[in-house]
Amino acid sequence: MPSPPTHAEARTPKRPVVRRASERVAPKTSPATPRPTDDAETTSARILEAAEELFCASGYAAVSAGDVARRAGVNKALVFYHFGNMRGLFEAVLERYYEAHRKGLADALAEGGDVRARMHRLVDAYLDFMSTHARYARLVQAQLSDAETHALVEKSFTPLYRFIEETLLEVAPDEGEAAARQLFVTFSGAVINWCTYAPLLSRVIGGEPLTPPLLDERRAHVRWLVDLVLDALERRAVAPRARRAQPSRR
Amino acid sequence: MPSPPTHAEARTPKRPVVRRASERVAPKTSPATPRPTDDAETTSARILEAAEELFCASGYAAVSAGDVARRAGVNKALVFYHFGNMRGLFEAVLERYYEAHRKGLADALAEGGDVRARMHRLVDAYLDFMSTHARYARLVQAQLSDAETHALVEKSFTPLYRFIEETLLEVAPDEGEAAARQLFVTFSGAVINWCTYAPLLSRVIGGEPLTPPLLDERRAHVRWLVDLVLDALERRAVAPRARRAQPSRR
DNA sequence: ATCTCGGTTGACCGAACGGTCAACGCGTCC
DNA sequence: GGACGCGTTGACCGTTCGGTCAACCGAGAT
Repeated sequence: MPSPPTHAEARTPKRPVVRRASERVAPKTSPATPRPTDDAETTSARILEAAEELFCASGYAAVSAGDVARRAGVNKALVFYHFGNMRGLFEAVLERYYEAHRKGLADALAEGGDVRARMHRLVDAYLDFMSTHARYARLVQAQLSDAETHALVEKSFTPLYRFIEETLLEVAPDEGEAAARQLFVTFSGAVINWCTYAPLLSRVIGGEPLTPPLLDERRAHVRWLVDLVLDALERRAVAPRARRAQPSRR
Repeated sequence: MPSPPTHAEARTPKRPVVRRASERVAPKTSPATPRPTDDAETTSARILEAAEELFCASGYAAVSAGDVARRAGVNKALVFYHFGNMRGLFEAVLERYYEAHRKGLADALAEGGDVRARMHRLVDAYLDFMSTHARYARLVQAQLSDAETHALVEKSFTPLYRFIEETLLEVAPDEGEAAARQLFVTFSGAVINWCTYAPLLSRVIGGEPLTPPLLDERRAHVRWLVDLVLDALERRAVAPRARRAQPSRR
């Protein structure tokens, strides 16, 4: 029995303990070039990168281990040696993006300033991340029906929600959680959908949503929307017009 | 060669020319006979329904023909007999939803009224449809990376976009298309994401987004957002207020 | 020099895949 | 009665799937 290294216990639990995937991204000369041995990039990083591209392009269920191995230029068995099974590989890809996501937003969430400045910084950083990682966003959306993926993705959304909740409670403390959760979905959707629906949008509206002219237009729009909402919340807070909740016509 | 009915020419191209799925009543002979062989539902309808459930639950690539046949309680070969191949089955499911989508919004798009009333009616109807067809919305989002699906889905979005474009140009004619396309994504995202992200949202916020208490809250929020935006647009179009008297739009 | 051990390989497995095929039951029309 | 054609069936095809296995390799440690 050859005893697969760390995956003996990785098969039953969930975390396959991905090897160091950092260092430099490396040139990645050509796909599927038969590298002599592991130089610069470690093998698992090559697999991870190939899997990332394929998952984002076609979705989890449509990618086979053979595809990943071919793209990475390694033997198929290595995929299972390093990541246990396909699910482990998928979660490793998600985990890697989670890290990029967290880092991309860390600054925007940490710095101070007044409510407006913080919100602007957040939507800016969020739009930056999503527009440069649109394929990842699409991958997550593609897994929205899969309950097993929710726990992984929840980690990315909760801090965002907490931030918006705290920030909005500051400017409109008597609105309660309702305004926070509603605006969280509205704002995050305003950013995310522009990026995930980009290939479809380009057919409906003219131009490419993820390239400068339209991307800047989107940024300006979301900022305008944030201002609009904050103005309304402040106005409502200053003039305590208690009854405003319109109880929907139906 | 037994010559599959209409799919002989469907093998080489891509569109499998789905059989008419709308003719539930007997074709032309024996109009009053209560379906001699197949009871109640015709076989292709059973397949279509099973496929719909499975596709929505797991995504296109994760569903096999055997799964569909087993769920529908029919022989696997019938899937290919009626729909040519898996892609044809998938497109038939999409087409069926497109019909429901179109019908669900037809009234809201057709009736008149002022801009505010029309927009309120639209977002109401859109939220109604999406909240009751959240799985379909998720299925479409899951196929967002697939270029071949875009053409099918585009049909649903374009009339919606045109409606918003026309309506907004009425209240803010000097904003151009920019405002229209930006607000189209913002509003549609505000409705769609609440429904597609529901399983994930229920983990971040408390409660179920698609059941009455929170769904009504969402409806009120989107209506509030529409009002906020329309107010801002009207305010911005102060100078050329000449066009006030209900210009005949259609 | 031998042993160990993590990384690597190609061959291999059973299952499941999408799709096909010949045959059949049965109602319809000549 | 007989030919016909549609819907249906179970067996079947070649391919690919996720995953396993024994063997192998080169570098350190002894």
